[in-house]
Amino acid sequence: MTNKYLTIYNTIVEQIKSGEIPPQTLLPSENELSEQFNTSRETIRKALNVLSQNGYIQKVRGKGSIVIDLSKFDFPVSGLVSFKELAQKMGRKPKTIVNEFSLIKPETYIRQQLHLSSKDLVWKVVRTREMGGEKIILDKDFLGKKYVPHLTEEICADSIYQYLENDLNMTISFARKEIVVEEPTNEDRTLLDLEGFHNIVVIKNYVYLDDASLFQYTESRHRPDKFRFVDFARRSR
Amino acid sequence: MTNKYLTIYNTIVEQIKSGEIPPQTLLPSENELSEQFNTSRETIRKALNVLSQNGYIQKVRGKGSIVIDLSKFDFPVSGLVSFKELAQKMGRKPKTIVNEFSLIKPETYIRQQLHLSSKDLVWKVVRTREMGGEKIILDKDFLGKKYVPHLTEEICADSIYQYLENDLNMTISFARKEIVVEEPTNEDRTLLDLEGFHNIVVIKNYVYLDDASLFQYTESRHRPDKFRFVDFARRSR
DNA sequence: CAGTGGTCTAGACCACCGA
DNA sequence: CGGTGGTCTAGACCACTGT
Repeated sequence: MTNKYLTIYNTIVEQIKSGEIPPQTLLPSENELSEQFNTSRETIRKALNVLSQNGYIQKVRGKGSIVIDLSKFDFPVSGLVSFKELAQKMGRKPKTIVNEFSLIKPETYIRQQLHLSSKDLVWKVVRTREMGGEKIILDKDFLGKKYVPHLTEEICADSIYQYLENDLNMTISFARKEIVVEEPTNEDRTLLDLEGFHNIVVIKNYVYLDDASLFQYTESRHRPDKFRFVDFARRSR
Repeated sequence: MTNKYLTIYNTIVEQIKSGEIPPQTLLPSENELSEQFNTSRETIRKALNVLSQNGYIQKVRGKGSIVIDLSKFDFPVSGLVSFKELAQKMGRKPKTIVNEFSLIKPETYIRQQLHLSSKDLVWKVVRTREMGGEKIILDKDFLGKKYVPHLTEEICADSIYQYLENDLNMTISFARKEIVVEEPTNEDRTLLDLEGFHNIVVIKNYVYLDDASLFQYTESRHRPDKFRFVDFARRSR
């Protein structure tokens, strides 16, 4: 048995996606819904808040909850989408090449990013992502050894995250992303198919565990023509 | 008199920012806080949820709420930041030049983006943003006339949003942003100081009113060296 | 005015964590 | 085991919307 408010959320999502509740119409009022689902109004409100956060509805005081038209978007409505994730959704598995795999004494920049002491060692993993025969993304990962004692090249060729979550039972809880555009380095030019491109899109990722400790710093360097990022933002008030 | 849970949120934010509650420490428990603030636990929980959403704390079941170390970030922790907004925070007002201001029959692309019929007219506004003597950002706005009956060049030179919110009493409620990198058009080259840059960062903005109607489409075209985007993402589960 | 969503309460039970 | 956060309840009052 799962959450009550999440099951309510899911059934309403289905009703919206199936067209049972058309866009631009009002949802039943919170009081009606609490009767329909045989629950309290605060529980309904939790479900509606999740719907609102995920861009399905817009709540208006004194009027009701309006269903937003999602069908107009060819790309995902909310959240964080890179080309890699998108390609995976489209069923095309990116090929991964491990260019570098080592345990190093981190340079100052990385050490600062990961808040480490000068004695801590760090796994450095550099991987190329290939898609449709072209090397498009360069991923550089730095993981503190004190969080991940063991790591192999085979794991990196597969999926580091899968290993951490399934085998080590670690829980990634949140991340801070920074997107900037830089000029390509020599490394970028060597490892990627950059042809005539003069810029590279860099996503800097600071990944935290669920005890709020920063354990990984990642740079994902994308060829600009294959990059897309979608965000859904509610107004601050 | 404002909200109780928001005032609690604000006082805790101050305590975190001032260092009164250091990073990596636990907040008082929800029961303690409800006594301290003389309120119910659910109200405290609302305040803590906002803190969590904004990246100040991380809640862990069975343990407590951990304060996240923000001081390591030289840029804003959460939310959507373009160079323009950032420069404004730093007290430097960008100079605005209105290059084009007209009421047009929209081309197909714009009409589709705004979900308009072929009879609807649209305000088209093209503006250059100058900072430190350089033309860095090109903003192209398209607003449905049925939402904004009157508009002048003077308003555009100042701030469209201010006019909409203060004078017309409209409420912008949410937006969907898409970030892509493109090659500069001739218009970009003419109106911006692009020097040797071969790419341009385009933020496509779909802006909604609080009745969930799409009323504005905006393209903000940034010179890549002056662009930065920061995002704070919680894991979906 | 009646109906809507926004806030707040006091209490209950549960799942999880650490000692 | 006691303490933590996660969920849920039934009821109350308020601010806002439309008619």
